[in-house]
Amino acid sequence: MSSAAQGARARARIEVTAAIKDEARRQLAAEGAAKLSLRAVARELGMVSSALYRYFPSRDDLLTALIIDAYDSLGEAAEAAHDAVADAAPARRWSAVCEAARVWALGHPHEYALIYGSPVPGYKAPQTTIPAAARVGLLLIRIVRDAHQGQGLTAPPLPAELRAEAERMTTALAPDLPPEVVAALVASWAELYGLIGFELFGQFRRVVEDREPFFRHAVTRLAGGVGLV
Amino acid sequence: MSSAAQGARARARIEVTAAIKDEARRQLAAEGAAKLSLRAVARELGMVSSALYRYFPSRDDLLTALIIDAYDSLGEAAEAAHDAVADAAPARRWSAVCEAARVWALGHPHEYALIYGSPVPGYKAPQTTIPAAARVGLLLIRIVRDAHQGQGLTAPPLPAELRAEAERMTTALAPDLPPEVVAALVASWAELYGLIGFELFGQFRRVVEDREPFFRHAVTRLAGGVGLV
DNA sequence: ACACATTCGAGAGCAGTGCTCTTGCATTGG
DNA sequence: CCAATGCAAGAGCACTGCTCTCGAATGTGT
Repeated sequence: MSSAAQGARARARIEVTAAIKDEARRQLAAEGAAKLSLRAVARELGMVSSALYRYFPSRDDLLTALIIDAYDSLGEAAEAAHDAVADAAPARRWSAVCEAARVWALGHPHEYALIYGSPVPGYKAPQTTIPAAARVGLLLIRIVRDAHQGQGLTAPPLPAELRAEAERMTTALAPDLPPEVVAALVASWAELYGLIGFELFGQFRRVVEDREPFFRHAVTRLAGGVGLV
Repeated sequence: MSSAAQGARARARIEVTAAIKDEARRQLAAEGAAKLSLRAVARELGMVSSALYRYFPSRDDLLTALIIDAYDSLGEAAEAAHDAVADAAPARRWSAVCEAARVWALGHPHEYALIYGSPVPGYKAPQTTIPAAARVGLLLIRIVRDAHQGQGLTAPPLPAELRAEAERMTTALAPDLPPEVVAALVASWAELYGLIGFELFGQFRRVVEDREPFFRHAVTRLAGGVGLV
């Protein structure tokens, strides 16, 4: 039952599985999710399409695997960028994470579209994607929590109608933060992907030309909105 | 050469074209863009698939028509919501537009995905979509411009690296506004769609539960960011 | 009013897709 | 060594977008 040397059979299986994912990722990056074809993957790997179903029961399952990988790849890039400035002020760490997410998205447009664009046809994200999908968000929470412990943060007061929900979110996400800050943080988290998506999907064409400084300024404003200076 | 009564042929043509778009929109709303099939549309209309190519040279052209319609539908909803509170304070008009966009998106998820989600395979939005796509943005600009003429707006100062680009954007979009406000406005515009997209595509699942008040608060914060009170 | 031109629907057909099922071979564990 | 299992292959089904050709209906110019 050890994981290594469990027989040539098992080793071949994980190798083939990896090869399929690699080739699929190649095609995804080259042509986009819509043009990812099981048959083309199989063809490129020198096998017949039906053989592929031994490894992934359906095209959607293959996509799910690629989605998780994409979340992890993005999360890893964000964490690496964060760790490189781990000792800087929280606002700088925040910006580093946001900029890393943008750079990753620009470098992996189709994979970004897969995870933050429109969901595929009748596709329903399985629970397994959740931990990978949460990595960037958790990183932002950590930064804000550190900042709060350092100096205490403030955010605009909550309207009465949001009070209860904000407190629920707070206990679920970061019990040691004020609810106003948590609400602002979650909103900023979503807004960040609005900025990235608009740039990536061409909505800024003929509107914003010099996009990097624009993005930097925008995420700095987002940081300010949750109380980071 | 008059547009009306230009012969039975021409009239039939625009009628069939409309019928195709209607049926396509039905299938789009029901199943999503990925499952929109020319053959299925033709089948439902009692014609053969090849006949459809007399009206739309390709599936992508049909999608383009639907995209423009979707932009217009969203723009119309936003403008109607705005006009209903046209005399209120700018901040209230801003919120009305944002909330109308959200409601439209929740009511037309697949059409929203078509215009603000990932672009389809090798699809490149033709110039023809631009005016329709700009409607909500122009509305927000109008609101902010009105507010500025009323009382003068302020936004956080620009970093030096963004100065030139912000001034370029200002002359292109709203020459009578300060560049800081224009930069904030464009960012807020993109961020709005981050909020909507996250809710629509399920990213808020198990994070934000009571989403309407959350959204209201978030767009109020966005309004504050461009100087609206 | 007649002849020419254009437009259109239908059908066949091509190349491709996801997916299923059966068949026979190779590897594996007892 | 032999039975059980894992696996690749092939054929096949029901689709897809798209092209081409062929008559028929509908226009238009003389």
